[in-house]
Amino acid sequence: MTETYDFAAIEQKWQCAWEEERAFRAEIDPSRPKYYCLEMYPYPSGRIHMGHVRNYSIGDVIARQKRMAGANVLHPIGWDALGMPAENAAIKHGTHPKTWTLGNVDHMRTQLKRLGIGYDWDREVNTCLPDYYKWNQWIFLRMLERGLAYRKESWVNWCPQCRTVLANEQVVGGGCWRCEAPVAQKKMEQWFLRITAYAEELLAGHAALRKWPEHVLQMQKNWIGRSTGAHVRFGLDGTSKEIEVFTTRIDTICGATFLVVSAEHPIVPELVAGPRAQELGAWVERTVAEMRQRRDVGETEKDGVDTGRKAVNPFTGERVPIWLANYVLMDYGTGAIMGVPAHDSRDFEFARSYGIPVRTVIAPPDRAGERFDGEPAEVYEGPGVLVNSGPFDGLTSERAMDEMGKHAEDKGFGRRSTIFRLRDWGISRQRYWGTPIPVIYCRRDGLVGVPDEDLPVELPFEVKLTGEEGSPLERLESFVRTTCPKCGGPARRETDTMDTFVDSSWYFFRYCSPRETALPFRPEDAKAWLPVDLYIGGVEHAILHLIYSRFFTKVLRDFGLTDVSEPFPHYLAQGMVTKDGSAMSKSKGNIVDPDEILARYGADALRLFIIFASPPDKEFAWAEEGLEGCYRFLVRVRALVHENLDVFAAPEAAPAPTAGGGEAASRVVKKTHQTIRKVTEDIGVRFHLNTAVSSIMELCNLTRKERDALRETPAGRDALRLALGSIIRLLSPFAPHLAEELWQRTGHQGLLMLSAWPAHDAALAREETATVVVQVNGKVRDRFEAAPDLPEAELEAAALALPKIQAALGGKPPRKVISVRNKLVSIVG
RNA sequence: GCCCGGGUGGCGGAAUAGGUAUACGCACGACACUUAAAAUGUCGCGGCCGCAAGGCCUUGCGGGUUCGAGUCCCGCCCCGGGCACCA
Repeated sequence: MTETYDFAAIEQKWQCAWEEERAFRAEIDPSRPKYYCLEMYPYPSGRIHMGHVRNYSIGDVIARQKRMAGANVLHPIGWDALGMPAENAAIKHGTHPKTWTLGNVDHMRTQLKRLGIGYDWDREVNTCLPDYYKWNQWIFLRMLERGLAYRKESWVNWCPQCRTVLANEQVVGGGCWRCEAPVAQKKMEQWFLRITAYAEELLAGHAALRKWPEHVLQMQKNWIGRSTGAHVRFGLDGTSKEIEVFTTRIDTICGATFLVVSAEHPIVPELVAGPRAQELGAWVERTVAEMRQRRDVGETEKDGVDTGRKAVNPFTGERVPIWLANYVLMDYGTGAIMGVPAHDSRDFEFARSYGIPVRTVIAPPDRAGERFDGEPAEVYEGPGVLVNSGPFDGLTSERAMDEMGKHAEDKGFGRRSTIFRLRDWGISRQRYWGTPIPVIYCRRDGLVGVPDEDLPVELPFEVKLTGEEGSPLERLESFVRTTCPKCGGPARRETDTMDTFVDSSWYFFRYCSPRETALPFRPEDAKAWLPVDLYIGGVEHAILHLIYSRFFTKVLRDFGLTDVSEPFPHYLAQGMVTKDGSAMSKSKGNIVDPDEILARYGADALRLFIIFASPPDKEFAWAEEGLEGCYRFLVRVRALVHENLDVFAAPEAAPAPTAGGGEAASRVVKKTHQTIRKVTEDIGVRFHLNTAVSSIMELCNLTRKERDALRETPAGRDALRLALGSIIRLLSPFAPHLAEELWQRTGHQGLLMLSAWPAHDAALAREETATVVVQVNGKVRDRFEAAPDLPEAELEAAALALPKIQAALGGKPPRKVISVRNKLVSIVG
């Protein structure tokens, strides 16, 4: 068994001391630079897991270091407390969601405190309390006034057995995640937020997000999915009607040999009317059902029917058949496409299976000038030069897109346009444990927003949650029945609640003014703290939460509440915590409970280990032995300080050690200053927390090795004091409790966490010699010590004089020599 | 299929601007202390050859650029993630 120390007593002692002094409280102070360090707030599921420990340890290291380095740090925490798990727990165990949630919050708060994470608890926010969700409602109403919130009928996933709406994530393999019944599609009135109004800006804003991981920006970019192209209207032959298509390749339009209309397109009834109505209608009915089923499943075999109707290509006047098919989506573009089989692989596949003609209209650049009369053997999707396109022949694809777009505009049958894949955000949930949407329906006045003075619309506590019915609020007459704010007549409340992503889209503003009662937050507080300087959290939120938050910030800016457009200029995507090759999860049974580790090794060792074992943005594989090593390291540091407490008896004013105190002393002084420099940079600039810990370990190793020699001279004892004092301070963001204890034991007054971060002295950190490597023909043959910054010519001379180098050259003169100061001499023989 | 990451000892990982590959930690081995074990300490620890000095090889694979490549370029392989009929 490893030697031990009473970490439990030490940790408790300092957690109390910090709390008593409210040492983590943040107040606006214009005299210091602010630093807003934020970790994604947790869902209060019951217990802290290792992912939380990692997330909050990373944030705490940075927040503590910034604070010691002189920043005015805001480091808050709260609870993402609304949502399905509480409701499911209620159904399962019969506890009220509120009771369950608040109990979990209490427990998890205690756990976070036991980890020594330094939060400003005065700013704690809990989204399930009316003083928070009131402002969800307020923001919603402002959006409603501006047309950013609206209601429309849309398809939702519906579990017929549970009789409730399911989010897309709750549909597993086409079935309900709870009862496995096949999920149906149902058309319902739903509330939407008009995020698409900000699509362009959300994309353009990426330019300001230089400190985001590239792959996260890429994911968001794909999600937003901007496409430029053109809308073009084809005539419906024999009528005055038109079918509009969207295309990104208007340059290929003369190769359109058919048109495809989505089975869900509103024009379908007209297209199928006629002698074949029964046959076509049956196909449509079956296909629509299938398309809804596989909405989240992916690609399936292409299937279609020829309607017998024709469309007129406005560019050529050509009449082409109109098909219905299962591969054209209704909710992207116009729900109809032109089929250009020669230059689109999906159209090609479709045309091949139905014998539709394929006509080349783009010559690949390497085949310019050839004739393209017959059917091509394969599809060509790249750009090229137009052929078989009448007056547009000879244009490059790029020019043709422009000119044909203009042509369509001039003739009035189309326009150049940009569309997005991003959809408006459906926020309606037919659930209890969420923010009630503050809207009233009156027979006379229609849809009426709840007046601000009536906010919050509180969630009623008394409610039956059985899981068997639809929306629990809908069945609660006392909630539903109300009066119209306009006419005073009888009216009904909206019973949908909001998606919980609404709560998390602006909570970082609320931390700035957590008890504000007139607005969601005070603009001057937001001005003082935002943007968030560093946002840390799991990459699983790369798309939804991080886009919604960016959207909300822009909306709040347009409300005039903030002048910030991007809430998180720096996002650190934390890697997963895994064990035995997969993410820790209940179903895998590979969970390590932080409480258990805390009891055996203490918070400092756990924090140190989780930081040390891998860089923050990479996956972290749990391995108990490594934890043991970090614990031993702490024990060694403590022992080293305790054995040398006498060197701290020197007056505080003792001269700072300089070079010239003997071999050991100058080595240790130099290493100390180098370590301070490296740790400061690793935490504050590079965010490589694991290497910061390594370098502290190195300093500790050297100090231990030299301690006997150091103790023998006054200069040595000064060096020892410097090294130990620095180790304590450098360690304090990582292992704050032990560091505080040692700080006190070495005779310091006040809290270490509020004292100054050490500064390095560049002159003392400087190496007196540089190791110069000598390569011959690319291979290292020898090395020597040289004075720093020795000029290249002298390095060259010294290198060539080395016996091993002489031998390697075999007496012949070098053909070429390259020297780099302080680094190497490279000789070509 | 498309778009991102990533591949370095037995393991987690380091190498910040193309310049000493394998820092730090774990595991392992030898030794010291011990009646013994644990703990602790000291030393060793990429592979191959060699008594040694030393030599050769080594960052997924194959090429290339360069005095010099883990790092840059081209082509593959494997692993992880995201999107997935987006016209």
